[in-house]
Amino acid sequence: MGMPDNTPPSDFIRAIISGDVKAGKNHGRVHTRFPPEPNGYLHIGHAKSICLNFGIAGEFGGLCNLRFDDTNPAKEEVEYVESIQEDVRWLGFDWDDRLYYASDYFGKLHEYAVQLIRKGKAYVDDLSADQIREYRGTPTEPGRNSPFRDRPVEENLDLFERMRAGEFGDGSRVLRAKIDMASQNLNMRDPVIYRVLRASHHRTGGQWCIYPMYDFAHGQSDSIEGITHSICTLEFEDHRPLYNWFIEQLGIFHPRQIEFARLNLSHTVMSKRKLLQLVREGHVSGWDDPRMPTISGLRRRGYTPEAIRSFCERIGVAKRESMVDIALLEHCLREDLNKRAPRVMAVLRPIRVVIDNYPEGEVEELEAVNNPEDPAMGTRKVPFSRVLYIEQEDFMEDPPKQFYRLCPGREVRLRYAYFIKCVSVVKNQAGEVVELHCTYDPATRGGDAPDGRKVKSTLHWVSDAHSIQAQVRLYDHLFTKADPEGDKDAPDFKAFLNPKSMETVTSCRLEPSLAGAIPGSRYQFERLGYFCVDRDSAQDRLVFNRTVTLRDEWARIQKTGKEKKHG
RNA sequence: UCGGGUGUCGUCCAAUGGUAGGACAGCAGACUCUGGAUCUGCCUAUCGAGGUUCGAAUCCUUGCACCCGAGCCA
Repeated sequence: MGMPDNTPPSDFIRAIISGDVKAGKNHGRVHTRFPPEPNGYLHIGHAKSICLNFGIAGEFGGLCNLRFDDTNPAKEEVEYVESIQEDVRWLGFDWDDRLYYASDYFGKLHEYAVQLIRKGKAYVDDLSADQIREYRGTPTEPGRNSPFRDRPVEENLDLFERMRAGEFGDGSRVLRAKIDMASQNLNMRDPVIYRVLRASHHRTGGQWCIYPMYDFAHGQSDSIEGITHSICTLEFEDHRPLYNWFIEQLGIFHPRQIEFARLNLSHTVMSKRKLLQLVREGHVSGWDDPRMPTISGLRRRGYTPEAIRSFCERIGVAKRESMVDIALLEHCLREDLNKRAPRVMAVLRPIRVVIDNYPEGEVEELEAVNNPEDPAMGTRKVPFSRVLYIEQEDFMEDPPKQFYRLCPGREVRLRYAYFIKCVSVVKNQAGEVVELHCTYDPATRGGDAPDGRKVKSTLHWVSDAHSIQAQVRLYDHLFTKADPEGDKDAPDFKAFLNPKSMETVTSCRLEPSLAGAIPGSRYQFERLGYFCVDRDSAQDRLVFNRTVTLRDEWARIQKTGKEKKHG
């Protein structure tokens, strides 16, 4: 999808499915689903699951449903339901008319529960939550049977009906599956399958005051939808025997569950609980803060669906837990943006340059290419005049040997314009350089010297009189540590929040072609990085988010301290 | 301690008894009107110990490490 003829992804899940298809299971039918709980925004980890489930369905000529596992009304909201649909669609996937909710099955699930009671496989328990926990035992000691475990079927039926009718208070009684309190799998020790909960559900409103537990809803929902391959994360491995038990007791269609390791990404956190915490405590501006690993945050940051999909393909799928370097995500992004983002000149931290020998009042329109990777994107005109701005960091009065940008006496090229040479500097009271005086060589118009002489570097620039102002937000990793959750000595993950994860630069100057750029559009600011127009932009005041920097050799040299002063 | 899982370059993923390979990162170089892009080269790995085999990442035994599990969360 989008990417050139890569070899089709191959992993243990596809191998299993392919084996099932060859063996004629389900008549070769493949049907998956993406089953989020609408209790938060989707993140890049969900993208992995989305690409897996929708991707597999596509490859095997099957279908993939979108189903909301909305069994806990206390935590779920329509805001989340809506954002999730938007995000899945934005990623490029389509569930057609197969949008489902576990809550669609509340009636059916209730019937299933009654069936279990009738079979003597479920009972109403009057024990409190604390008592149930106590009776459950521990991993090394078996649990004990509840004193209510052997209630007659009729009594259970009556009690369960009265639970449903609202006769009992929240938490006063639960329905439990009757399995084995001595099982070494804690999930099989008579798990609670229905609880009394007076909360308004985002879809069923006040229709129910009992709700099925996830464990009682998930497997059966898959079964109801005819899901052939129920792909989920590792922590549900221990639940599989329980799902199988329900399916077998109920005698209904049996999906095959396959577990894989969830995605961990360096320099960020991925749990919805922690992301919610960052939002609530104001460490970020919201779920879609461009620093967040959420789909909406990445979108606002300027990521493309193609880059995210390519990333999900490259990280692979396996059962071992791992942490992917965020550099891979950024690589996929640059790879995609390099091909499609129009180039443009923008000066983030301007320093004024006066071309002494350039006629006052004259303006030239110079031709610049929009994307050297794609000639079809054409060219544009950029105005040049006597007073310009270049980047502060592109000038050094007393440069080290490896700095080959502008300095006194040195000639460099202004991209698509002229060679200029710095002849003098103007300083303020504090001794800081505030203005450069240069001369230009009229013979180098367009950027090439007819006499064949070369310059070491090419700088981006804008014309003072023609440039437009903008604000730019420079983003960096949200956390300074690759694994913010992994330090046992730290109080918690927030200890590693990166104080420099966002820097706002306000007096940036852009070339005039950017006037009226629409929110969401992406550009490469030459030599700086990829930037995306933020929705905070106003008509006369553009706001850009830095999506990602370009790979930067000079920054690397500075960082590793490899340059030698004056060689 | 009990049950379930997992151990391969710095990182992620392959190799399913037959030359341990790819990607990212890193390093070095070529090229370049973006210190970008592109291209070339280099670098480093099978958790340990035994065993089976002509041959083991793969099979067996054993040890170790890590992850998950005692919600009326999902």
